[in-house]
Amino acid sequence: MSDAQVPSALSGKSRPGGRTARTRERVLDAVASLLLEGGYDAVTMDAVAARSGVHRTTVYRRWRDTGGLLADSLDAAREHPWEPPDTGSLLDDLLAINRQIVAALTQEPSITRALVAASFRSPAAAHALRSFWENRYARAAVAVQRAVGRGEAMENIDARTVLIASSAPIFYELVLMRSPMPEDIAERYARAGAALAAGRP
Amino acid sequence: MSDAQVPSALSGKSRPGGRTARTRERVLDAVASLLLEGGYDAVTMDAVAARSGVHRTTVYRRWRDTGGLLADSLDAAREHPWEPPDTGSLLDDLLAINRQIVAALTQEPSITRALVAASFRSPAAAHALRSFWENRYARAAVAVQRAVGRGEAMENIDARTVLIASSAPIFYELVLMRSPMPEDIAERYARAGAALAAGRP
DNA sequence: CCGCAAACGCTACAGATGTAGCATTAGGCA
DNA sequence: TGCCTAATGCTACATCTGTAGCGTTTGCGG
Repeated sequence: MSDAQVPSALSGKSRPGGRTARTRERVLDAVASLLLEGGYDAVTMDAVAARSGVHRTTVYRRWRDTGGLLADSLDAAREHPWEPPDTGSLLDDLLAINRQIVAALTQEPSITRALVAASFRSPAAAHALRSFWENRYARAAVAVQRAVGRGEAMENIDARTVLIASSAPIFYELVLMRSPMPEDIAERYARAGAALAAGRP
Repeated sequence: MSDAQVPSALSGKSRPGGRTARTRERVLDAVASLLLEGGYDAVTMDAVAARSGVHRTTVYRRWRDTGGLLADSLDAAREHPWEPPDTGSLLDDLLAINRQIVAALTQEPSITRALVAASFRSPAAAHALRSFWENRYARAAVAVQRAVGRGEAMENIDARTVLIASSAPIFYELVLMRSPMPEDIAERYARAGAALAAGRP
């Protein structure tokens, strides 16, 4: 997504500094405040242009659609080098990860939920969503490796499969189906991941 | 969703017959053909009105948005009384269900994928999506009950939890993240459901 | 400090969404 | 058959999306 602010790299050099940087800052500030006030529905190209003071056509040129705006916002916001928890057991590690995901999906407003909605209309948002979570799963893989070392998981288990078995139901319930959330949703499906890793069904 | 064709039930009686029924038929036919030709993006209120010969404002009045159109189309199309497979083992039952879901999500065009996209913008689509799959999970619960009877699953296991553990990763990969689909995706996560049902992690 | 062009501002246009108000048609009951 | 009104048709309007063309500002290397 980091190419969102490079409109044309056909000939000559880009100009990331000065006015260009100020424009980006003003636009992303406007996106953040609109998202906070009225949720994803409030983030329209017109509203962003009006609040930021940047012209409509400029917003369209650099970010294309609201998905591009959210994708760039996510890029700007993910400085935090996330590390998976290490509790000493796979089930508790998966549980802690699931609780973080539940928190991210139930906070108001949820950038992740907004990104998912935008991903159905914007390739940029779809790409940002996917790369963000793939990055998380790649980092979390060590939790499964540790479980293999402790003998809690089969030797040949695929870490990503375990992590998705544990967390995908959370997305399904809260994002896709908007089910009334049971209290123990994080625990409930962390067990599925742990059971899959343990093998022997 | 069956109230989509009842605009105002405040006073007097509704008129489901004659012209009203013809209008609905023409509109839903237009939705189906547009969906088939150009996918969900082709299903715009304007296009539906133009192709059906029904006026724009009438379409808006009765169905409100494209989500309402898809929801009503799904209602009209789900006459098939679905029954879960009965292979003799829980893992194979879950596998067969997952393969059906994969087929539904990868066919072109996929009404389910269109409904998911619409559900983020339309309450009617969100409701139709949820009730459709809840119905499926309720029907599929007997597969888990049979597994309990065979001793493959714990006594106190929740059937819906098992089914979602098995199938939610499919939705996650194919609908939310649009991952490149591995061949064995159906098998991979059916194991998670079966392992969860067997318990003892 | 000067010139090139990247980036932005502006206007105009086209299409889709969604609503409001009023006129017209036709279902269904007496 | 005729009345009542549900349902539809029609016009008008407002907003958001997205694109095209052209003029203006300004970053930045020489």
